Amino acid sequence: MIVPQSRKERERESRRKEILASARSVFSEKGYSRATLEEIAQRAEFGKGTLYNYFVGGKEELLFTVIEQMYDEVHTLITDHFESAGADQPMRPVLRALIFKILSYYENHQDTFMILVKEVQRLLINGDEKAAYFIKQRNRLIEALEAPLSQAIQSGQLRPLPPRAVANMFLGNVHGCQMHVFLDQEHGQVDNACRADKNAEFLTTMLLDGLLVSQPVAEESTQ
Amino acid sequence: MIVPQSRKERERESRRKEILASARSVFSEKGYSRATLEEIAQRAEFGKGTLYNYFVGGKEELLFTVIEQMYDEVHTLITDHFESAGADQPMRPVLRALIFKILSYYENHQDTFMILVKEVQRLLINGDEKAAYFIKQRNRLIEALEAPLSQAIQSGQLRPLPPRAVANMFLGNVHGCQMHVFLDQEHGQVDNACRADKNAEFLTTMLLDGLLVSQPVAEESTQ
DNA sequence: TTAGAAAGTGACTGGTCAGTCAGATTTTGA
DNA sequence: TCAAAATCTGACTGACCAGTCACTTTCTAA
Repeated sequence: MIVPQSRKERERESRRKEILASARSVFSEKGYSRATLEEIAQRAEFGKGTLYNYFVGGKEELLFTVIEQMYDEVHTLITDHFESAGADQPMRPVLRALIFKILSYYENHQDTFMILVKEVQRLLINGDEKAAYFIKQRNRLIEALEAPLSQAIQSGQLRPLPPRAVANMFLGNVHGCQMHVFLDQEHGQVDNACRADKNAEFLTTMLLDGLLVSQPVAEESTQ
Repeated sequence: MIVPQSRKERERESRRKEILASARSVFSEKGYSRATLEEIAQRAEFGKGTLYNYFVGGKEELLFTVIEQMYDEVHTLITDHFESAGADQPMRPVLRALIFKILSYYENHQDTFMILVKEVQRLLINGDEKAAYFIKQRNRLIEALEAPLSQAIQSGQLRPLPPRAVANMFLGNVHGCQMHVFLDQEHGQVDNACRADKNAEFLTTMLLDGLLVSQPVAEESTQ
C-alpha cells in the first residue's frame, strides 16, 4: 500500500508487474502445468533466471501472486459497489448492477476468468495447506457479498435463506453465466456490453423472481 | 451395448473396467497432469505396459474414456428421471427430486465430481478439437434438461426465459452447490442423504421461487 | 504333453522443464 | 574514471514420466 520511494524502487516494481502480467497471460492460455517459465520470461523480455530475482518461489509463487491479485480485484469491485450503493437500498437494481459489473469485468479480463476456471477450482479442492489459503481468499469474496445480503434478508426484502449459501450461489451463478458465454460463443461477436447487459437481466430475473410463474392461489399445497 | 460372448471376452472386459476404475481414482486424487501411468497400473494390479494393451492411446485415452463414462452416467440419471416422471407434471416436485438425485450421485461418486471440477472445465475451455468433443458431450446433458424445461415454459408453468440458458444455470447450480459442500465441509460428517436433501430443498426454493420476497403490492415501482 | 499364440511386464529411452549458478552486463557512487 | 555492487542471463543439471519393446509368463488347442 506504501508507494515505493526511489526511482530504483519504482522501476523494480514496474518490472515485477510486467512479469506478473506476462505470467497471467501465459497461465491463462496454457494452464499452470503446460505453462513454461521460459515463455513467461520471453514475453516479459527477461531471461529465465531473472524471474527468480523477483519471485524466489519460482513458478508456484508466480501463480499464487497472480491469483491473489485477481481476488483483490474482484473483492474491490464488490465492496466498492455496496459502499457506493449505501444501505437499505432496494436489492433489485443494486444486485443487477453488481452482476453487470462482474460480468463486464470478466469480459474485459478473459485471462483472469480463464485462470479462475482452469486453476483455482483445482487448487481449492486439493486438500493441502495451499488449498486452505485459497479457500480463505475465496471466503473473503463470499463474505463481502454475505453481509449486504444478510441485511436484506433481515429487513425482509429477501427470502429468509442462509445468507452464506445465497452468497455462494450468487457468485457461482455469475461465474456460470460467463462460462456459458464462453461455451456458446457462436453468437458472432455480439457487443460485449450488450451481452453482459442481457445476461445481467436474465440472471437478475432468475435469481430474484425464480423460475416458477407465481401462483396467487396455491391449488395443491400438499407436502 | 452387446454383451461379450466368450469367457475370454468377458474377462478382458472386466480387466478393462478395473483399469478404468483405477484411472478414475488416480485422476480424481492427483488431477490429470500429476497422475502417473505407473500408479494407475499399480492400483489396477498390472504392469505399466499392460495398460497399452487395453488403451492404445495411453494416458489421454484413459482420461477421455473416464470422462465419457461420467457423462453417460449423469445423462442416464437425467433422462431416466424425466421418463419416469412423465410429461406435464408439476415442475416443483419433479425438479426437486432431480436435484436430489444428482446431488446424491455426486456425494456417492466424489471421484467423478473431482474430475469434473479439475479436468473437464479445463478441457472445455481449451479451444482445440478435443474441447469440441467435450462441449458436444456437455451439450447432450444440457439438451436432456432443456427439452422438459422448454415444455414447462410453453405450458406456462415456468417463466418464459431462454430454456437453454435455464438448463445451463440449473446444472451449474447443482454443481455449484456440491462444490459448496466440499469447501464448507466443517459440518462434521453430516449424513449424506440428509445434507443432499436439505441442499435440494434450498436449491429448489432459490431456483423456483427466487430470492425476492414477493410483494403483492409494489410500493415503489420506479425504474 | 507341448508348441505356438496371447497377454503381461518393467527396464530403458527420449523429451521436457523447473530451478541453479558462474559468468556477462549494467548501475552506482566515490 | 573505475571498482565494487547489483542485476541479468541462458547453458546446464537432475528429476520426472509417457511411451516402447525385448523378454517372460500364461493360456490354448492339437
